[in-house]
Amino acid sequence: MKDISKEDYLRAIYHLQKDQNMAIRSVEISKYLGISKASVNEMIRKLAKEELIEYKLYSSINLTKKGIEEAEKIVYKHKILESFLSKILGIGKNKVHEEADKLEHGVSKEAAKKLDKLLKNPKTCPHGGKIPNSDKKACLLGDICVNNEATVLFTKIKNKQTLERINSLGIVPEAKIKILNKIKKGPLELQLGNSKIAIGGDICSQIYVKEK
Amino acid sequence: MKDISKEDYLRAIYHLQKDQNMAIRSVEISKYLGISKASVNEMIRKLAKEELIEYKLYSSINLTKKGIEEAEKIVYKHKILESFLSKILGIGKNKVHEEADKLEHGVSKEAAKKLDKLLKNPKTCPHGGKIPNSDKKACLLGDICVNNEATVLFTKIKNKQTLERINSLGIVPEAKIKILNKIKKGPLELQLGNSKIAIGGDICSQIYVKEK
DNA sequence: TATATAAGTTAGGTTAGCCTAACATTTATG
DNA sequence: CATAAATGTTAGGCTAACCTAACTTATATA
Repeated sequence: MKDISKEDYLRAIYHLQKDQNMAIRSVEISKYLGISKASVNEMIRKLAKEELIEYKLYSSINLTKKGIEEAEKIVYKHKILESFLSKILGIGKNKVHEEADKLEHGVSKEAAKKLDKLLKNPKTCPHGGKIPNSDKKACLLGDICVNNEATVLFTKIKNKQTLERINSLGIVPEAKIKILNKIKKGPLELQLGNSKIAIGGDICSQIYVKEK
Repeated sequence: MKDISKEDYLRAIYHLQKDQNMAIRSVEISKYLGISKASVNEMIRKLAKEELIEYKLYSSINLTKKGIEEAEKIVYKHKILESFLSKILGIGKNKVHEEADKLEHGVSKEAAKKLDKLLKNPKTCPHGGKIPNSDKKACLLGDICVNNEATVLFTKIKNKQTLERINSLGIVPEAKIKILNKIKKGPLELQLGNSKIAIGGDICSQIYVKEK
């Protein structure tokens, strides 16, 4: 019953980072959770110490692989609970978020899996959001081997211009990609829908994906 | 997410008081919850300040009517959750207590009622304990009118000899009674099973019951 | 009934998570 | 490109719940 706050922060960061497809600012967490900048700063340091987020003084924040894993566990529980509360208990969609918020910290992995089964493994929550598969681990785009397929999670890009370029290429959350070619120290070639695109190696290490 | 501890204390006190059918000692709460005597003492004062328990320095402790009400809300949620986890999710009976413990603080009254309905209004939890009807209010035996029936909740007797006398008369939790006669400032006459018994007015104000 | 043991209290401390206010740094804009 | 606005940090404080150790009161028993 101790890590309630940490879980809330991780879920908030996950949501914000996916929403913006880039590294986020601490003030956004502050606004999202309704907690003062100072308190957020404090928690950010704790999360960084546990290597759940990447953080440097006065800089932006993003989840590490470990952080994504932890965050997805909570997001998974949260969305399964929302689905349960809505579909099985018949609680109004406007209320399920708040209630899931309180329950997500207490529900065990086992219970969440059973609820998932009871719901017949839904893909989305009542609000339409994807329910993450918290068993599959996130990795960087650069880690995927040639010919393999993956789904974009979100990037950890800091610069807005860079992000715009990436977004305009279609490298956005949920995008399906296939690695076509990898040149050592050179760009990475990939298939995205019907088009082939090339991305610099430096950018590849700023894009989180999940292997198919 | 603030009153988790208070809820745990209330449920503990309810359980202990019902189990022993008398006012309880602070050291028992300490052992039951695995919390130091000093911390229990601190919380006891807070609960007393909120009039959830009756408490005097160096003396025994028992729930007030208000405290019983609050405690039963938690006990109700706890037991409904245990039933749900066991019967619907199929989680082992040895695990459901711990899990319900974590969930009970977050679950809303509305959700608990819906779970209750889903379970077809069970009377007992997986461990056999009665699920309290948290809608019906507790009162003192002396408050019940002649000819009315009630169920004994537990007493708030402090003295062991007195308790033994009362227990031997059959005034124990779950006992069904009917008030036969009430004499002003005199004893109260009641039916208990096949026997009629008389109880002094002073003791009547130390027995909590629920009117039928 | 005196006294050892059990129970309850007090004092003083810790930690997590929150706060405001003041200050520092970064970013955006005239 | 200077400076205003936004963002981030630091200092200092608060509260709820916990703790240990020392002390007081109540209870049980020789």
